[in-house]
Amino acid sequence: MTKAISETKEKILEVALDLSSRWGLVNLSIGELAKVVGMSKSGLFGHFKSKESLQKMVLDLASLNFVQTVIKPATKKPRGVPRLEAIVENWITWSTDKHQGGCPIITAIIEFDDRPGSLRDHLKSLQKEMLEGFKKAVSIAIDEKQFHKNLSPDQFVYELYSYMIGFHIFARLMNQEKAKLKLRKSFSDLVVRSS
Amino acid sequence: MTKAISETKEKILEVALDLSSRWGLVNLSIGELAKVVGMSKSGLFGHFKSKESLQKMVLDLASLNFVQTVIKPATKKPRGVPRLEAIVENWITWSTDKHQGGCPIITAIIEFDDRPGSLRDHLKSLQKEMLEGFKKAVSIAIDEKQFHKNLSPDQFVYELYSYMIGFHIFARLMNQEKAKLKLRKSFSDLVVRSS
DNA sequence: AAGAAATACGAACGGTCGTGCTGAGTCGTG
DNA sequence: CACGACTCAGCACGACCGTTCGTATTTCTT
Repeated sequence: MTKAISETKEKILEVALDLSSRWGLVNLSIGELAKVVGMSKSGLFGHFKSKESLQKMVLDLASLNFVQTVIKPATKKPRGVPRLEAIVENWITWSTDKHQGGCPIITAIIEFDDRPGSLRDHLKSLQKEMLEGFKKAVSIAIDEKQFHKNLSPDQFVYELYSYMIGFHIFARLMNQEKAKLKLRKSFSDLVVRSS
Repeated sequence: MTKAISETKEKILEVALDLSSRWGLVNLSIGELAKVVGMSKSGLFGHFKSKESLQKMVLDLASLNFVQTVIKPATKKPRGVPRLEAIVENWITWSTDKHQGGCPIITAIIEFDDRPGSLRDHLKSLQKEMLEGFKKAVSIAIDEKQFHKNLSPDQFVYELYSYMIGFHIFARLMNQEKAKLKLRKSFSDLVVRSS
C-alpha cells in the first residue's frame, strides 16, 4: 500500500504541511502552493486528483512526522513515567520548533470538527489512535506501580491532552517560555498526584 | 461609543456568529451570509464598510454573549468556589447548547493565532480580559480562605482553561456526555487540590 | 410637503478558487 | 529507433470572492 512517493510529490507535501500549519488545511490553496513550490498549478494538481486527496496526504504526512518525532523516540525511554515525560518534551519541540504555525494537527481538528466528510473521519481516527497510544503508556505506568492502581487512564489522558492544547494557545497569547513553564508544572503535578 | 445598532444589522450579526461558529471567521462569506439572512450581498455589505469590520463586530458580539451568559450570571453566585463552578457550568451550556459549532471564540483563536493583523490583536485583548477575570475569581477564593494561600492563580487559570478547550475537542471526538463528565471530574479535582 | 439621509437592490469589476483538457518534453523498455 | 507511460506547462472553464457603483425605495427631519 505504501508505494514509493516521487521526489516532487514529497517536496510538495512538505511545503503544503508547512503552509497548512499556518493557515489551515481548508485555506490551503493549490495556486499559492504551486507558487511557493515553483511549479504550475495544473502540474502540481496532476499529482493529486483532487484537493481533498491532497489534504488527506498532508494529514498523513503530519501524522507520520508526529509519530517519528514524538512517539518513536519516546519508546526508547524506560517504560512508565520517563516515557510519558519524553512524549511531553518531544511534543513541545514538535509543536514549537518544527512548525512555524504550531501543531498542524490541532489546527486541523478545530477546522474540521464541524465539517462532516471523509477528512473529518480520517482525522478522528488518527486522533483516536494517538489517544489510545497515550492511554497505553499510562497503563504501563500503572503496571509498573509508578501510578496508583485505581487511576483512570482515560482521565489522565484527557488532562494531559488538555494541557498540551492549552499550551498551544497560551504560547500564542502570551510569552512562549512562560507557557512552557506552565505546561511542565501542570504535567509534573499531574504525575505526582497520579503516583 | 455604543451606538444603537439597527435591527437588520443585529439580525445579520446573529446569523454571522452562528455561521462562523461552524466554519470559522475567515471562511465566513458575505454572499453566503446574505443568502441565509435573505438580502442582497451589496445591501448587506453596506452595513459594514469591509469584511474585516464585519468580522470584528462578530467577534464583539461573541464576546458580549459570552459575558452575558457565562460571566454575568456567575457574579450573582457567592464569592469564591461557587462562582467558579457557575462559570464552568455556564460555559458548558454556552459552548454546547447555544452554538451549533461550539465555542466561536476558540475557533477564532485557532484561526487567527498565526494571522497577524488587527483582528488577531483584538482577539488577544479579548482573551486577556477574560483570563484576567478568571484570575480575579481565583484570587477571591484565596481571599475567602477557600483556596490555600500559596496557590498560583495563573497556574489555576491555565489548567481550568485547558480543561475547557480539551472538553471542546473531546466532545467532538467522542460521546459528548462523556466529555462533560471528564471536564467536571477534572475541575472538581482541581478545586479539591487547590483547597 | 419637500428635501435629506439611510437603506437595499442588481449588475458588474478584477481576482482567485478548484478542476479539466491538450500538448510538449523526458524517460525506460522492447 | 519507436513506443507507451509519466511529468509538467499553458490555457480555459464556471463558480465564487470582496468590493464598487448607480439607482430605486423607504424613512427621518424640518
